[in-house]
Amino acid sequence: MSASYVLLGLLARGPMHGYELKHAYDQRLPRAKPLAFGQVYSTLGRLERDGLVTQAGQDQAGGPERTTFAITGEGRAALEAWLSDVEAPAPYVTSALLSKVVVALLVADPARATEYLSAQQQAHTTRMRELTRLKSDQDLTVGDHIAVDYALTHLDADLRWLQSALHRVADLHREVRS
Amino acid sequence: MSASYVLLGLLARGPMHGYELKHAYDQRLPRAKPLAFGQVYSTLGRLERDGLVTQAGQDQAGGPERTTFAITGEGRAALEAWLSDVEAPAPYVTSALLSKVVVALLVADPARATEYLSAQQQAHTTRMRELTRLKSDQDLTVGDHIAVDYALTHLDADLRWLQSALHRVADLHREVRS
DNA sequence: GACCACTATTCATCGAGTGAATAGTCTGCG
DNA sequence: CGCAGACTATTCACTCGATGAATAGTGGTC
Repeated sequence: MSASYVLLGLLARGPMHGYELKHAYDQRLPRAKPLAFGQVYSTLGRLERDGLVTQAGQDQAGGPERTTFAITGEGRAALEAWLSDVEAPAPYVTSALLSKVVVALLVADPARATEYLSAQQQAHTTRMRELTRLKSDQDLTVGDHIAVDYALTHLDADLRWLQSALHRVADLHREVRS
Repeated sequence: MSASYVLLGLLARGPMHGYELKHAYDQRLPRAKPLAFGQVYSTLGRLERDGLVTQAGQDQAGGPERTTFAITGEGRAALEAWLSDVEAPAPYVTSALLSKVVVALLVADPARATEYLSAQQQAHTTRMRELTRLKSDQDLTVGDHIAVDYALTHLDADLRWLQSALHRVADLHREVRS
């Protein structure tokens, strides 16, 4: 995943220990999939094993012992490579929406698939309204704003796809049942 | 993941053994993330453990021994529940594109982020052209068609987001560097 | 009869992700 | 004063998802 690169990126701004790192992550990527503390430490372990970060001292100043980690030269190189890499655009399509429609047609009938698609349209529309309302909030950070925009454009894409899928339910049913 | 429900859905049409199941999966969800044989068997193991499928006989007719699995009543109920469940629309935003822009701004400068965004736009545009060309193929199944549509609408969403992100690079940089 | 392709499954291993456990410090409140 | 509760910081056990290689038998073909 890209989570390890994000941690690496955060460490590139200066050494930190796990707990700090987790908060920095939450702050820089609000609305991202929540990252558990446990995951931070296991990821740090892998990064250390791979030589991308090193322990930069044990601290024990008031509070539990904590280990500060710093990025290494190799780590900076890996980060740089990741930043230069373009993400492969849609090499394959994994969507719960798509799977569900196909399965609905496999085990039930077109009516069932249509029912699901409509319910999902409804849920999407509601969510879009929520997020649109949220966008007009004054106290939204730029990070929030850009994340919400991402969600909105993709919800809109889903909706357009759901609509076109509705039109194809009958065709797909015929194919799936052959 | 939804892969286990898809397998369950395929078994709902009749008992099968792992190898058959894997091919049925490939056929019904072309363009989905490839599912390795190993995964099919481990998933079947979990489904069996949870009582959603049962072994329905060992067969040894020419070739290696194979175990046929059948869906149970409990399995049908679980499948039904999954089909009735609407997917939570965009509860959070995890996108490599978004992460990369944020990290680029953290460790480098706006120029670097802009460079990345442009390169990604380029790659997306190329991929969209490929997929659009593919859509005009005659020998495309309905399943393929609907999957390609999904990819296309989402590539378009990415492109619109990339454009808006380009406009916000300066703002985001200021925020991230505070 | 050596080789290759195909059927069918298992295994070892790793990374991702979750929740609970542990343990120390600091703050406030009665 | 003493103790509850919140916060800092990390570890652990465990499950799921995913990958690649290993194993083993069968059928066809040159």
